[in-house]
Amino acid sequence: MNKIIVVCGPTASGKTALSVELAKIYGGEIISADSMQIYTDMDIASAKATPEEQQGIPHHLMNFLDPSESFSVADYVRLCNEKAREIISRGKIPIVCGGTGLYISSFVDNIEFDDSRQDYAFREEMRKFAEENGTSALLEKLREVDPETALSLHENNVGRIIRALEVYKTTGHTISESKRNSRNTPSPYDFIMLTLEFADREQLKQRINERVDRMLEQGLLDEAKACFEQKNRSTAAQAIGCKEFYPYFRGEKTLEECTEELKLRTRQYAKRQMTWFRRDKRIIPIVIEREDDFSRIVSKATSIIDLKL
RNA sequence: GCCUCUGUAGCUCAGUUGGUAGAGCAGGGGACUGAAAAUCCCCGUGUCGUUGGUUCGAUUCCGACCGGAGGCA
Repeated sequence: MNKIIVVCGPTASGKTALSVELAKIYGGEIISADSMQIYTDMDIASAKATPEEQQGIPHHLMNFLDPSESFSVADYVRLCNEKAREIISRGKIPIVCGGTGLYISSFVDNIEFDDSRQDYAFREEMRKFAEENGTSALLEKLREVDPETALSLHENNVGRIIRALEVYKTTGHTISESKRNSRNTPSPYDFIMLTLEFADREQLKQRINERVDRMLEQGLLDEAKACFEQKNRSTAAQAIGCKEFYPYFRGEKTLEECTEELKLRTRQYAKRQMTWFRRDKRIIPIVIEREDDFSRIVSKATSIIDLKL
């Protein structure tokens, strides 16, 4: 079975450098697993590997979509499969590297998505319904068609409730059925999954703060300004590193306040990522100690990979 | 120097007609199948500034002291 290496971990943990190093060692090419790096802008905010950082290693699924376009996990899994096949046919090993847990697990589990559509008018209608009748009435609506999913969702999670209703409306079957049918075919690949973990959480916090400061020096503000002025951003509008500066552009907050907010939001995001990766027992943690330098981290990773290759 | 206000969770502040206290934010944990850098759930003991007094009992009332803010000089 063909092997695929996966490098995940929270933001600012050093995934990019590690994956490039591994690609050099094992003859790999990198597939980004990042919901923001797919876009053609936000180079700094999404921390795309610069040409120097890429060191000649090909990077895929990065920088190919206009920020006005929306994107979804289903799109990602399809494209990722294409890229993996292509890389393997070249005799190289795919290295999936990124922090978007949903994208990674959906690819690894070879999730088959159903034929549901996105119905924005319906979403809007449901949102209005929830506003007028309350979120518990909305959840009740779902309970009538899909009690199983209704049970697993909290009434405040309006977005998920609406999606479940949308699936039912556009396909006639429930999202719980879709979920059951989504795992019929296991992935044709053998995955070696690694996650970067910090023995000392404070160290990650420091790395995040330093990186935000560095981004600012590299011109993050200009990038954010461009996002601010482009109104038709879709999925891209959620990116951390742009929206946090909007209050500053509107004159509502100081630059310092917005920078602090950005650091905070990044930390909270990192925490959510850690929760995601911790849950998946197939992912082997590489625990970074305070005194570990880059070569030490690389050797921790290769010693795990060598056992599995 | 005098007067007034103020000192409660890491931060901003509620509150207890005297029976040792609770919100928001931060922080921690968790969920996650087509917007996922999103969305959502769960978790609150802290010498109630210090020290005397009154009281069965004080964080709450009274005094002094020590911080902080303002006013008058």
